[in-house]
Amino acid sequence: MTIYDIAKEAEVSGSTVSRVMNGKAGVNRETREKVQALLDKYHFFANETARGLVNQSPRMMGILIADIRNTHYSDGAYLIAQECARYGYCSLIFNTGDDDASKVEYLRILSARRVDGIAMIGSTYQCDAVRDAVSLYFPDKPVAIANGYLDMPHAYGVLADEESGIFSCVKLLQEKGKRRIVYVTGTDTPSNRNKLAGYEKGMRLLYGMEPEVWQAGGAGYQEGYGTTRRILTESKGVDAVIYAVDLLAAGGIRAVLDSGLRIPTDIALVGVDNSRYAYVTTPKLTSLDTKLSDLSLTCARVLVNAVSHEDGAKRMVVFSSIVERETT
Amino acid sequence: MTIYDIAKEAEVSGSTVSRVMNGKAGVNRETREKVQALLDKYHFFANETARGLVNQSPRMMGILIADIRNTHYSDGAYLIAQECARYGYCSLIFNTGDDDASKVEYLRILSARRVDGIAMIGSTYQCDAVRDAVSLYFPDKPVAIANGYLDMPHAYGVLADEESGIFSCVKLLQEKGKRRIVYVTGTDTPSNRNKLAGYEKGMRLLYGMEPEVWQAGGAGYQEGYGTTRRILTESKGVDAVIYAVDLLAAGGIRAVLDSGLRIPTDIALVGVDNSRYAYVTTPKLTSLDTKLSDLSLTCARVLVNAVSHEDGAKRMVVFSSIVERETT
DNA sequence: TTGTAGGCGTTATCAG
DNA sequence: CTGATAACGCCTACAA
Repeated sequence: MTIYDIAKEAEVSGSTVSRVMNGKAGVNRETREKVQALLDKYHFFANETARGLVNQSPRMMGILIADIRNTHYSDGAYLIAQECARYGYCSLIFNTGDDDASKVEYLRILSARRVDGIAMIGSTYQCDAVRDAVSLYFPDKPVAIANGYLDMPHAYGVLADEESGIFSCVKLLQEKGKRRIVYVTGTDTPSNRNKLAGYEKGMRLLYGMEPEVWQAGGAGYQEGYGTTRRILTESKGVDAVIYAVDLLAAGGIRAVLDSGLRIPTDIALVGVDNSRYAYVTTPKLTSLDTKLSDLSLTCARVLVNAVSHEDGAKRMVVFSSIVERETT
Repeated sequence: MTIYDIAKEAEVSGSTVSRVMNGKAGVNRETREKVQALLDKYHFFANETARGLVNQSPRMMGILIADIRNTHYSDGAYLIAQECARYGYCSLIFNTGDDDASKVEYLRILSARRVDGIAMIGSTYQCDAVRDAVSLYFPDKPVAIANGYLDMPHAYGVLADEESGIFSCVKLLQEKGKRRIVYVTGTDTPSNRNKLAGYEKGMRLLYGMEPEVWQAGGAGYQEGYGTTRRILTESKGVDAVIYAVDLLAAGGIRAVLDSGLRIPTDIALVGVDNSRYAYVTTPKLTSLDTKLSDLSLTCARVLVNAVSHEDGAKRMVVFSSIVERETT
């Protein structure tokens, strides 16, 4: 069914139906009611594909995310999609993984769909491959990144102050009387490099010690468990561990427990993200809340504004805070 | 840029460019190469909105999900989106929540976009409101439900055998020597009613006892914690608890621990879904794996098949299995 | 207030 | 093998 079927039955032209559907003025009261009655009768709604074509805008945003199964990211995707929906935009969500080739490929697909704007969630999108693909496929459409930044005229970045956030974690542990803090890294992303920098700075400035960094070789529970067991046996005098993400820390908690040590007396643990894992573990995990929710929401607003040509700050930061629970 | 810009520069017609882009036969080798060179030069890809219009198919699926932040669902959404992507379909993912009005509204939006098919994740979509909306907005497009079923000619359901799954949980606990099992429900969905039925059947058939059901009034950690504390103080002789979902059980674990009881000696706990929460808790949670991954994957395949008019079974079930960990 | 005509960017049909 | 031409369904000048 099309507007013309409605038009025929209402004995008016297609333009009139279109006008009624879009609530435009200049339609006779009776005509409008007659048309509206038919619209209601058939539950007819205009074909958005056709509207997208003529309006040169599909009213659709693209959301790029490494993996929606990761709660940390799905929270962001949820908020951005909800916020965009409030303004009448649908969201095309793509799981790109971390490899450059597929990030670029999905940007291409989004450009073929001529989406109105793009949101990318995670610092993994702050890289040259994405930068190049954006300037190639989206030379002038707005692009917003949650926890990342690209220096382009139409790109907006909302960042977490991870470096100073982790620095405060080191400080907290120092105040708790901890003497030797070790750091466990996750995957290699700009975000994780910032966290690492915060830790290193903390060790040098606060402790005057050389940092001790362990590569987990992943960001899951198992990696956290395995790495922590290694730390416990191979490294002497460790009484605190900071993990790049909560799930690593969750594995760490179990490793410490299995070693018969007490938390936080013998060893204190800190995670990052303040995710749902943080309160499910026993003991509950102290975690740095990097405020991804605020980040995502801001990101969505910036994006929607940019799409409607209202300018805003190109780069902003959201401050993180430590949520203390039972592991410190 | 459009195909005509390419056509002009290549000194051919738009049709020829279209033919080259779609890899159709019947184009002179040299012409094809000339056009392809330009396509590459400008990184040009056809406007999918226009293609969608003329092809009467946007090559897009709609995915309805209550809340993508729930890992249980996001796993499903991920798998379905990936599988559809393999066949060239984008996915429009909507978080509908549990209320009927917004489920209907999102179905309307999807119908306005004329999506090729719909996947719904969760038994919450097995209800009259959705049934009516589907027959109204999608009288002939394929609809697949992961863990639900609607009796319509173009609807496909992939179900979990939750009832017998929970029944086996009761059996397992009986074999472990437990004498009094209590059940904690979650929200009111067809799926949760099936689980409850399995528990009730188990108690009557296996124990010859009346079931004892506690309403958690939610499906989160806090509700699990609170309800379990109440059970522990108000109900006598309970030595096993089955929870409708893992997160409730996670709260339950902590409640039992806080009461100074031992798991599983004094009290055994079982969750459902075998989610990531199940192995993050201490002790790790025994959980009924309802195979949502298999369910979703099957769902996606069924959907893609149906879209390409290849018929398949209308209703199938995936069998669940218990993953034993440390709480039984 | 209403209708006609043209165009949005493709694809498909049909001549040549 | 190639090019007009007419859809696809809608919106918007412009004209009446």
